[in-house]
Amino acid sequence: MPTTGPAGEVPARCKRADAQRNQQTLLSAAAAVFVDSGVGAPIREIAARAGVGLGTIYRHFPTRADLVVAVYRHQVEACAEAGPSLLASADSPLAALRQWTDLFVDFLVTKHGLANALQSDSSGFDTLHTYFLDRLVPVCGQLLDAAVNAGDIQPGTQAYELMRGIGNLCIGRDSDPRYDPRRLVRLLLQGLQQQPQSS
Amino acid sequence: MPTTGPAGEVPARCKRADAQRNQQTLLSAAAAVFVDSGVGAPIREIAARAGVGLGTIYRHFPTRADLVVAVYRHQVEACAEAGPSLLASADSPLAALRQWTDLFVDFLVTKHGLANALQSDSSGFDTLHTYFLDRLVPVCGQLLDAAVNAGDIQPGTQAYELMRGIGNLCIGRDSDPRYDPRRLVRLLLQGLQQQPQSS
DNA sequence: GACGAAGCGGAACACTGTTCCGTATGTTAA
DNA sequence: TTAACATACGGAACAGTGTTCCGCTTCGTC
Repeated sequence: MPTTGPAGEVPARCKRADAQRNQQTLLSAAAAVFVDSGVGAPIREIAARAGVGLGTIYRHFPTRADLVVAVYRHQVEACAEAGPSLLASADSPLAALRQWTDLFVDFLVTKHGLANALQSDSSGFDTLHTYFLDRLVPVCGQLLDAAVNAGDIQPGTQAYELMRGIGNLCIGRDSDPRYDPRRLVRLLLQGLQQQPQSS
Repeated sequence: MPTTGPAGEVPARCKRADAQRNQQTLLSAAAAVFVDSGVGAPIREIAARAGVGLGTIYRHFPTRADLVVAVYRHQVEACAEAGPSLLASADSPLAALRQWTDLFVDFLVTKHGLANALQSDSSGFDTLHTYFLDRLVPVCGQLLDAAVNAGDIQPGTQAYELMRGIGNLCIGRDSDPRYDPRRLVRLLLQGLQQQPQSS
């Protein structure tokens, strides 16, 4: 019964039953731990929660980043797919861009430390950085282009830069009332609308 | 000969001569290592460069953050003092704000990983976060208020939030041509000028 | 049931930051 | 000058990471 879901979603047949079971267990455990202790939680904590050894976790997910990607794959996909549909449904390309960034920001701020991990230059989080950007930059680019063509915003801003900027703005201790990433992202988008002023 | 420099700047007399010497050696070594390997370099590397033991480094600087603060104290002070003088010399409060953020951004991007460390939620970098913000937020607030009063920008943005936003935008691998923090900070400030648009 | 391969567990390694204490050194008083 | 003491030093040792490795177990198959 070879289901035909999106590539990479299916738990990979041709594997032993216990391996498939463990992979699922690990994903659930990781998701739970990420909620409790943030994305930066020790691998050992996830292994313990799942009731498996360290070797097991590393065989299924060669690095932390692979695990994080696997856990959030669905949500990233949803965000990517929301781009074109928002462009079709929203009042204007600019409105679509705004709504889409809201989606993206919501996603980032609800995962403790995910935005941090996305930019972290040390440890092997490169996979994470790469996956997010590869998947979402084209979507963002499409929205950006549409808004430029509609005359809603000034040209000259690259999707990659904008995405990383937004991601960076979402970094920080959760729930500090004095720092609301959403406000700053809104400001950034407003800056995009503005015609350059020399004053 | 009790010199009367700014508080905390003088290497603290009433200490043994070798202690004072070591403190200076450590500051130099740390500065050099930070340039080579970034602010996140292992303590042991700094100790080795300075030719001292680990105990010594920890007696002088109880935590990494204290060492970083000590190394960059002068530059932070300079940045803080530039605020009022720019306000006096620039063409407008907005221009002063722009020039001041340029100064701040330059400072951050030239120190590998400093912006990262500033926001890092783990390890004891709280001291760092606190020092930078305590020292610079009032200055930024003054510039912001002046710009609001002059009608240059819309009110409603807090200095703390803006500072952290700018700091966050400066996070990232150095010298990625696709990501220029300066462009995004400029956009953010442009957003500050913009009157809110409902479109 | 027996066999081989796939998978598992966790000890062990490498690398962090940090603490602690025996030893060495500067300073001061005799 | 030298004796005595407080101060400061060095680095071994501890605790907590991520990651690797290999002997043993379990699954799937014949």
